[in-house]
Amino acid sequence: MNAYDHQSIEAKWQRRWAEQGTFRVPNPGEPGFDPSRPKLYVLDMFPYPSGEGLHVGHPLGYIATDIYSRYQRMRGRSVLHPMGFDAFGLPAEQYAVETGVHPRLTTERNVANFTRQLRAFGLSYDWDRCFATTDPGYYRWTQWIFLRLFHSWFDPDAGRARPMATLLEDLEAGRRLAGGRPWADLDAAERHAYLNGLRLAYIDEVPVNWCPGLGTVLANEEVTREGRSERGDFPVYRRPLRQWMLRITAYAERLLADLDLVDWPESIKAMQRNWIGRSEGARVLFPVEGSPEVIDVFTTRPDTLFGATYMVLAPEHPLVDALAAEVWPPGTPIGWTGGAADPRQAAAAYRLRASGRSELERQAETREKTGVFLGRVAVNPVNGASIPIFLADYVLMGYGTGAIMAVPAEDERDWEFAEAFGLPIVRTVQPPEGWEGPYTEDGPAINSGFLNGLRVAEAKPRMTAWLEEQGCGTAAVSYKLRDWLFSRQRYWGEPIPILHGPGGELRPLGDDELPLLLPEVEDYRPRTDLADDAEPEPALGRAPDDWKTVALNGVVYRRELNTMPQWAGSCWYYLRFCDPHNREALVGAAAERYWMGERGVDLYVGGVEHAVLHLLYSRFWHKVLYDLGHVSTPEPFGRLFNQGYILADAFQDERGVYLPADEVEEQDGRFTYRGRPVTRSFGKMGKSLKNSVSPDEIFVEYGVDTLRLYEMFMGPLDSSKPWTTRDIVGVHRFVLRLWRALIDPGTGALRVDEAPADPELLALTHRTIAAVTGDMEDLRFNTAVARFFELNNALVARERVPRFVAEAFVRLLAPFAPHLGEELWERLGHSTSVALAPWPDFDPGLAAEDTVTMVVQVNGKVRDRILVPAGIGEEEARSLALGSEKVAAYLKGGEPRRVVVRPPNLVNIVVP
RNA sequence: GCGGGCGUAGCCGAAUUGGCAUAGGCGCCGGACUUAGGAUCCGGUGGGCGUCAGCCCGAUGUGGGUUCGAGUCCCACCGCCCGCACCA
Repeated sequence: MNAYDHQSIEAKWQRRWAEQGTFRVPNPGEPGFDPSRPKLYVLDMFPYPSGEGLHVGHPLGYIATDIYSRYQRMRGRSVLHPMGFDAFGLPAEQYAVETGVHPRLTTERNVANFTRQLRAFGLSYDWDRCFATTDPGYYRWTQWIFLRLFHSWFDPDAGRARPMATLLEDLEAGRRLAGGRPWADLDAAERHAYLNGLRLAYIDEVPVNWCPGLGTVLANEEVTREGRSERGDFPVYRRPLRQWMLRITAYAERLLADLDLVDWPESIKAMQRNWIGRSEGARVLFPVEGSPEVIDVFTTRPDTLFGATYMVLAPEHPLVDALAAEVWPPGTPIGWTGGAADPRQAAAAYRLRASGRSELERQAETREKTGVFLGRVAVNPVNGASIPIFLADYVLMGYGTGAIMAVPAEDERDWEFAEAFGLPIVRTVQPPEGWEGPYTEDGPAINSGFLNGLRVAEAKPRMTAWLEEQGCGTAAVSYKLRDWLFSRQRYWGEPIPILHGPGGELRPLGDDELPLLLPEVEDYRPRTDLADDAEPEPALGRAPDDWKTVALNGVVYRRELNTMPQWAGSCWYYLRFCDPHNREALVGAAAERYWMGERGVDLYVGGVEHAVLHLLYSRFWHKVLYDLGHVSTPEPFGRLFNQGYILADAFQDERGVYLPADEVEEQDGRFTYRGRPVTRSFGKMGKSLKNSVSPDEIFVEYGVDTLRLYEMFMGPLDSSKPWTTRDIVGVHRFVLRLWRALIDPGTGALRVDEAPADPELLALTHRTIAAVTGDMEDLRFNTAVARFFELNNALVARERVPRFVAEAFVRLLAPFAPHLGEELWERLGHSTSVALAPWPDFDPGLAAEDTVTMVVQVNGKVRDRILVPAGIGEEEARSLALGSEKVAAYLKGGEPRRVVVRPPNLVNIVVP
């Protein structure tokens, strides 16, 4: 085997790694564990094992983390680098609906296929730690965490979660009141309701995103701005349902503040901050004339209270029925009635209309303001003015209190509504001369009594203080973030381990009853044929009766039939990798402290698409586990890096339908598919654009190492870049040339010289080591590969390569092209894996060249280059530069005005 | 509208603190090997001039500014990408 034969080399080393367990890493307490080695946890966002398999875009991040892991191992770190599968979820279930094949079988098949493909990339995972979220041994602990959420509450005084048991003790001992009442005074139903109102996992009747196309409800994060499902692009409708919720809002402040603790891309932090959506302001209470009710509003502009000329409730606001008057007050404008005979009918009709429309339809109405008058007025607490109360869908129940004070002069939406309904507009901030329309900028307060003359920033706290003095308001913080809707009506998810008693009481399973396994069903289809107002039936409703009901002590309980969303399994998988076979705990304490110590996962690499879904949910669960003492760091992922996407040409016919890109032919810059002209576009490689490139052909033609090098060479890891199969040959030529530089193609003999390297090559080698080492730390793999090319270009002309250079080069290259690295390392005479060899050191003294080219500038333009000793002094450099003949031409015998000397690189001579 | 980011050669991209702009690759041009090559190997590749060592000039989206010196810092503008968006 003298010529480079990637197929046999790659097969040989993948086999040997598996046989020798090269990348197995022991836990504390296990044989081979070396406590002197500092740990490093390098994690990929694990994939959903789809039926399509991998294309060349998928492994970009995996290759990067693999290189980083291999590099850090060579630097002596104990590296945890695992891989697993996020295997619950819709595609396997959709397939089951269509074919009747159990999702478990589909999942197992896909996991096997993915594992095979990932192994083919030569990735250095510790495969002994591999699991899927669908393994009962794993989801047992997902259910266990759910029970911890159920058994915990967020103590606002402590600012953290605590077990319900401690709350009950306090309540029973009278140290704490339940909603202002002694615990003993509450009956069973009241106690149940009170505790449910505090649990981190609780049931509530809430307006949900019901997606008939998927037969399930979705979290807000899973609904696109067009009001469609992120997965499948089906329409989503709002409807109220009793559902499991997780109280993520309790953690809003910590999820926001702790972003300062982590090393994440600023854009991801910004997206999370934006999603949490903190805003400061005040709650203001508005009494209602002729009613005992009080309307509670949130405003960020308490300073504009004097300008509040009407109020608006969201259509779903709970006070609507109580407030709607029986008859229209005399003089009610016809435009305020919605054409209804009385306010109650108007409100009912409006509410029905609002609920029946999807988000998409609401968008389509171009934000035209609609609403109806409730026939009742509130009292503005600051000036006693009577202001009408409206119902309008531009106010959202899900934000603030679901009710607003409307200040048309200082709010665009309120202005539009006021114009449409003929409501008064009172300016309370003085706009610039000639200003028309709402004014939302800073200015002096006017028409505002005790606030007059104050700027906005001064007026806000003044008004808040006044409200607090008067007892009709308080400073307040509001968040956009809402509680996490946690129920799904699908089959292929973790069953929720809760029983429902005959009186509606909840009985959680005990930890010893886990895992609660999924029952077998004959039909996976969601019930979508139901009437609009019927309760959607979960898929587990078709489970056998002996699964659905449980008799305990003569009481018959019904099992919870909803399952968990796909995000549940991925919320904590990084913890399980630390200790995947532990049967006593979700993760052993010693393993958790060792692998997660300091800053959690040391490097977490994945796509930006998980910016607010997975990463926010995961942080939330982690903080709960932290509060309850199960993990030791406040944040799970210390450093996050988003790899870019791989893009590729895509082709569409005249209808816009995407055509298989690999069947499109190019001729003279025109593209055709089966003879018909097609248009070219560009986008993320994948199934939807039909522009995937399979790695298999590239493996055959060029090999894994070439593909790995190419993907790293394409550009910076964090930017998206186009796939160009044509460009791979450049990297492949490098591999061939390197092989030829070290191995004689005729005899197969090593072309290594035992004599020391000449100073020039030695310096280049040391510079390469220095540069590549720096590139590794910063994940700049594209420039590292470029350094390989440069060093290689210096070797190809030589008959023999000095051993020092060869051994350094092979070790630098090994993380990128591990099979080639191993083969060359072995041929260089080493019997142990290059993966365990020490990373080469560089000598800064040797890396520096003895002589450097000093640039001589005149007025900032390069006019001469002089070879000088690297250690040249300032005076010497100055006189050398001034002595240059080329400079003399610009000096014209005169004196330079100024000479800037930066030895040994540059002298800049300033002349008039 | 709000927030984050990006504009360098024919293309992908490099330039760590302001200091030789364009490393490295593709493509292209020329040559070698060859029946042939779209494989492989060697050389060239911003423009202009020149007898191959050379000389001159231009250029980092646009326009200003700071500086001896700006791709890099500051201001304004243009274009592109991403996220959020009736969030009170």
